[in-house]
Amino acid sequence: METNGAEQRRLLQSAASAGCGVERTLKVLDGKWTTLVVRELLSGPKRFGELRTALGSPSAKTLTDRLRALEHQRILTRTVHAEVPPRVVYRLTEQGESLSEVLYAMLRWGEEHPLTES
Amino acid sequence: METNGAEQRRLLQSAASAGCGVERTLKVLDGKWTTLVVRELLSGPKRFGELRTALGSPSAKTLTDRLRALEHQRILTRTVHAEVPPRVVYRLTEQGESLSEVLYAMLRWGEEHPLTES
DNA sequence: CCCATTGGTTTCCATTCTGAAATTATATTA
DNA sequence: TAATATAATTTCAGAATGGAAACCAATGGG
Repeated sequence: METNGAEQRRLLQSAASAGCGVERTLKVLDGKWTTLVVRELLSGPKRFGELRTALGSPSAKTLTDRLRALEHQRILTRTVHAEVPPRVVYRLTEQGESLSEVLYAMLRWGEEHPLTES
Repeated sequence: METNGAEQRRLLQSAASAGCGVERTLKVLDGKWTTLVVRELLSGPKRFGELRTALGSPSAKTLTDRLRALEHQRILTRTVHAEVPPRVVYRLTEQGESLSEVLYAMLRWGEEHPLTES
């Protein structure tokens, strides 16, 4: 059974201010690039360099920071292949993949509401 | 007709990296407190002071900044009642209310995935 | 006349964030 | 013996962010 709009509204209204699910999700997706990293990985595992290019070149430091944080939160896994030069592959966990629900809601909203600023 | 999971995946994968809907949404919900302001207003219009209290007291400056930004983006309206002391009410626009889809996805994900860290 | 109240604004400062650049490690290739 | 390629890590500097504190406006009440 699908949750309808009125029900969604009710659930959101009763969400405790502190520590509600919304805040938990915000914490996971926190920081520049983080959400976009997840979006990129939804189309399949990617190497460090591939991610960097796809995102429009965040600094290596920043991307590393984000990947490490997502790894700690079990959103993705990091696999080092013992080759030379090294190949490191990032892949979403099941938990990470489930974020597609959130990302898809964002995609839809963004497309249905183009810029309305001045 | 409901979009199914496989279809969602496909749409997310084909989202152009730059300027896709996801990024548009991220831009609107950018900054500390912003998403939570929207969540609070989903339960109805609120005064400045009510928001401040409900959110756990962000600084007046920060809250003002966020409210102004959301107003510019037509997510909410600001109504000043000519009383003394002044009463200022913030209310979501139709566009703002439609963000409930995104917030609800976040709420669900957050509740279904409690902390898994260390 | 002074105070209280609400919703700010302004100034300033500390922290955080981000990026650029230099450095590292290692096996293969020229 | 370099040079090369990948994925970092480290250091450092500048930018962006957020918060604290002080100040302001307008009017009703004591």
